[in-house]
Amino acid sequence: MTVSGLAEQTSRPAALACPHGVHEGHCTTCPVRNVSVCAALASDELALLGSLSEDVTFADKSTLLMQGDPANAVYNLTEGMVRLYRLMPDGRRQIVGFLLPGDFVGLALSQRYAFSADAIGPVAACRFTRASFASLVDTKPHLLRRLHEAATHELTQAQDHMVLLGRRNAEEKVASFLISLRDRVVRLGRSAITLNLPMTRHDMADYLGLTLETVSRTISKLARDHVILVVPDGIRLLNPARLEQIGEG
Amino acid sequence: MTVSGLAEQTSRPAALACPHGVHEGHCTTCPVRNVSVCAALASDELALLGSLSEDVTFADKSTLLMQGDPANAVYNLTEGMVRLYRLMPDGRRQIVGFLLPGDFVGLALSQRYAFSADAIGPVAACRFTRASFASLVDTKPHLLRRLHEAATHELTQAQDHMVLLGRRNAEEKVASFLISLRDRVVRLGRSAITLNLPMTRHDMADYLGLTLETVSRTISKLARDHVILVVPDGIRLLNPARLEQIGEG
DNA sequence: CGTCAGCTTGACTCATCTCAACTAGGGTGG
DNA sequence: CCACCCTAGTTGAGATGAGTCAAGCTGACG
Repeated sequence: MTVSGLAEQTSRPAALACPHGVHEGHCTTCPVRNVSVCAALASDELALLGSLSEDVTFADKSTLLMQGDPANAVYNLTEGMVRLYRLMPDGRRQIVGFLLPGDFVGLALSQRYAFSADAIGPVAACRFTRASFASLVDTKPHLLRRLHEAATHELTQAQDHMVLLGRRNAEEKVASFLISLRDRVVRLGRSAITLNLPMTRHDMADYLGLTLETVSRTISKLARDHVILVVPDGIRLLNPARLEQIGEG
Repeated sequence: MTVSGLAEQTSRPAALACPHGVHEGHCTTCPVRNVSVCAALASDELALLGSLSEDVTFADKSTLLMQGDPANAVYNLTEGMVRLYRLMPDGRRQIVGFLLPGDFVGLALSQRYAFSADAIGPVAACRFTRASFASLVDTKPHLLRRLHEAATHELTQAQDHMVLLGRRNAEEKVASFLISLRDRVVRLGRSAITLNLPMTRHDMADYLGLTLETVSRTISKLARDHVILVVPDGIRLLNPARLEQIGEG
């Protein structure tokens, strides 16, 4: 547990990692500029942010960070998907969240990471050292406020997920997972009818507190009922209203 | 859902609600002075805090606040225990946390409460209006930082609880619930061997994602195995090490 | 073309839930 | 003071949703 996953990251010139401009200005042209914590900042502050951050990429299945490691960096995801999870000593895994572009990792500002994170497919992110990000936060009170808003929003989501894990059955779990993933994707301005699912059934199972077989069977049942259609690497929502209904309000 | 639980609260003179001094100075003599968010503040600031807050009490089973209601107040619990929970439309309940003295309710600073809260036994708390607390936070950056720390700590606890709900069996759930409650009580400087359990089996079940019968059976089994001893209104920890072992690391 | 990871499906098991009966303690009103 | 009721808890017997184990399918990739 002492080897940091950071070793696996590929740090590279901005021209390669970020297709949106030269390094110094990358924040102003960031694809997640308006959905992220950074939206709190004015454009002169963004230039400062750009000078403090670095664009990095991660290969499929590579580790961004590991639970228990010193929290040396914080990340803002710009492309791809990341799973956050905890492992029990005997290997049981609970995925506590999937990150989408715009999501922030490490906003705890704490000494050590509380979970592990790795890439599902290729990932691009914006990286800050903890020290530089912490000192930035010290000088920008509205950034701290934004961070706190993000944290409380996550807390609300965490409570939603506790309801799901503790009180919903398999079909409700899968349905509300699909609906809430769709809602997040829509908020990013992407397609609402065909949902990309880059994670495995096993990942979904470890997120929903099920086994992969139960996830598979439940998806098959929803498809049999014409609520969804299984397509390569994802599903199509044939009857989103029904799916919402199954997932409860 | 529109009637605020605040109607049930008993607001009273500080001399009655707070045994520790006159109203103006109640924060400096507060029993949770050092375990709470308020520990971030200097003594002159505490005087200000005292002038903004009000001591209130709640009767057993009374409601402090309800999910969806406008978040008009924030509370700092000073005595007793509170359950936080969400209800599903069909009445299923998930308790997302139990509050102990020193715990803060409503640190989201958001428009509406994300959960309901009610008293388990008699409760005393320190009440701020949302507006006055928000403006206080605006003028005290280290209070915001403290709030953010508290929020991220809660987030970590929430993730722990997701592991429990998603990946632990009944015996592990009950064992780790008892251990973590003991740890919190110890941090408040109270007894470690006899644990008071003012909540019902039903409450425990709704916290652990079980039924009350399963909780009862599991407690009976732990008692049969001489790991705990059931006493009126609580349990005695006969073999805490074994209990920790069952609850996993 | 063989291998392998991911997915699906079937048959069976079992942990937890459901339904139900019974006990204990506390409060209340006749 | 006792009879009654009500809430909380315990325990048993049986039902069931999800887990386990196992087989087979598919597509990607070397």
